[in-house]
Amino acid sequence: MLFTSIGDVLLLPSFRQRKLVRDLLESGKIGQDYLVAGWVDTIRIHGNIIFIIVRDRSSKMQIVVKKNVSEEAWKTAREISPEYVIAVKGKLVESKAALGGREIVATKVWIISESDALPIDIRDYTKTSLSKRLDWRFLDTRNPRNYLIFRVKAIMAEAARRWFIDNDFTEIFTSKIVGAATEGGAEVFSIIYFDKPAFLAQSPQLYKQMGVICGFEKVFEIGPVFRAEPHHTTRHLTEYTSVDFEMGYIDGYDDVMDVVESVVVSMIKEAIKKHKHEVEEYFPNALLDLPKSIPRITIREAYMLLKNANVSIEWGDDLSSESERKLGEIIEKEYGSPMVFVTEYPWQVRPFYTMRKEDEPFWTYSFDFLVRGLEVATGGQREHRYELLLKQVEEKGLNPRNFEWYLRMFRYGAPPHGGAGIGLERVVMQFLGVSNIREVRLLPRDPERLYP
RNA sequence: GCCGCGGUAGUAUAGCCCGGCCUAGUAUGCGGGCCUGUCAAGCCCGUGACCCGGGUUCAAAUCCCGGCCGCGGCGCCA
Repeated sequence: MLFTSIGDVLLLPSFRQRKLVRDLLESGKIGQDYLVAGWVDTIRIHGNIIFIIVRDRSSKMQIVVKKNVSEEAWKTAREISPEYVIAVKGKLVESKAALGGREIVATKVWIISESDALPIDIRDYTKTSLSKRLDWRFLDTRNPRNYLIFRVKAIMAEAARRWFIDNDFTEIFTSKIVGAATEGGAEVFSIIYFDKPAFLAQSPQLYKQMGVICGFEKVFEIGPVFRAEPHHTTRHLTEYTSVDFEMGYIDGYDDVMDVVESVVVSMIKEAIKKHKHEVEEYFPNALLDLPKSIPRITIREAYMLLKNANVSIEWGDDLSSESERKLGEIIEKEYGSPMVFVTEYPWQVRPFYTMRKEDEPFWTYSFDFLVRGLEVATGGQREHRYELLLKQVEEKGLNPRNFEWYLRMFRYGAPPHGGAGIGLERVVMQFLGVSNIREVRLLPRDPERLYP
């Protein structure tokens, strides 16, 4: 029996009277009648008494259906299986045995929507492989732990946006369909734009610089970026959310690092403030202790630290993922910080718009920001002097003609500026201490996965 | 892109190295039964699988080849 109905009129309760179970557990009046609705988490049938754990977006709560209280409710409850959507009306009572110390004694039960037998175990998500869980993502996220990931992610994105707005940055929304690859690389997705070749933006880099030169001075954007690199790792996605900002009138790239530090710390603080207990419960490896200060070391210092730790690395190399992990450990031990800025990367491993060091052009005014040994942000000061910028485009083997619209901006008054891109999923991942970035993306895209 | 590991009921796994004792084991799920205080309820009964194609062999889940799919490491990156 799917609906209780008379003719075509469904005898369903009005959800306007619905209460969230957390509210009832925390502040419901004992002895009063309430209506709750949600998914059936578990159901235990003991003959004439039935226990239902109902779950809504706020929490879980026990419902007791007794034959001698309402035979009709009891009969309906016997038909219920996990993940049915139900509504229950009944009296809130205290119960030492129930979770939360309270339960509802049902006088009426409605089956609102049935569920097939579940293809995955959602109560214990570890019993199912991540790949299968992603195939059934809409069920996977009904597990409170997995749902929490996305609430934390939303809080962190909100905190970042808040920070920028409070600090007088203007939010911009740049195009994700672009006519030329941002940095000349091959790692972009090609699309057909009517009859023209086009690409999905792999970064808002050039546009956010434009934002500065537009006269906005300080801009930010939180949006999708696309990378066509066929990575097979636990820390890459082909589509992710980038928290990007760019600011004019800076004295140097330390100003940019100050912002990155402030934003990321604010993201983590807000997540802890809102969800500390749940994060502790579900993510034992979460990063709940923030460092007093975050060290900033040059890549030359990093080379030395790594050499002393017997990691083979050459002067002028980029840091490999192994080096970054190792460096994270060393910094944690020596400075007591799970985070570190590594600065002044060699010009040869940085994009053309990076500003080179004035006296030693081998190095640049750039940085990576590592959290627990993983790169979560990259940034630096940009070259704003037209002649030098043009030279750098050529030096990187790029065709200036493809960047004409970009280059000409620098002939009409461009202040010294810099910025960074922060990988939202990577911040969430490192904060919660999860091992696969796909976990923190609702619908991850990787070289193989295109559905759902 | 390079390298490595893997594909057995709805889910997770054992078996594979050393072919036959596999009528493919276990857990969980699912269906049914008993049960008025459970809480991953319990007990009983039932249900359900060797990725696809080719080969070797008296005999293939097991060995070989090809394909498809999944996972991870590296490179590169956020």
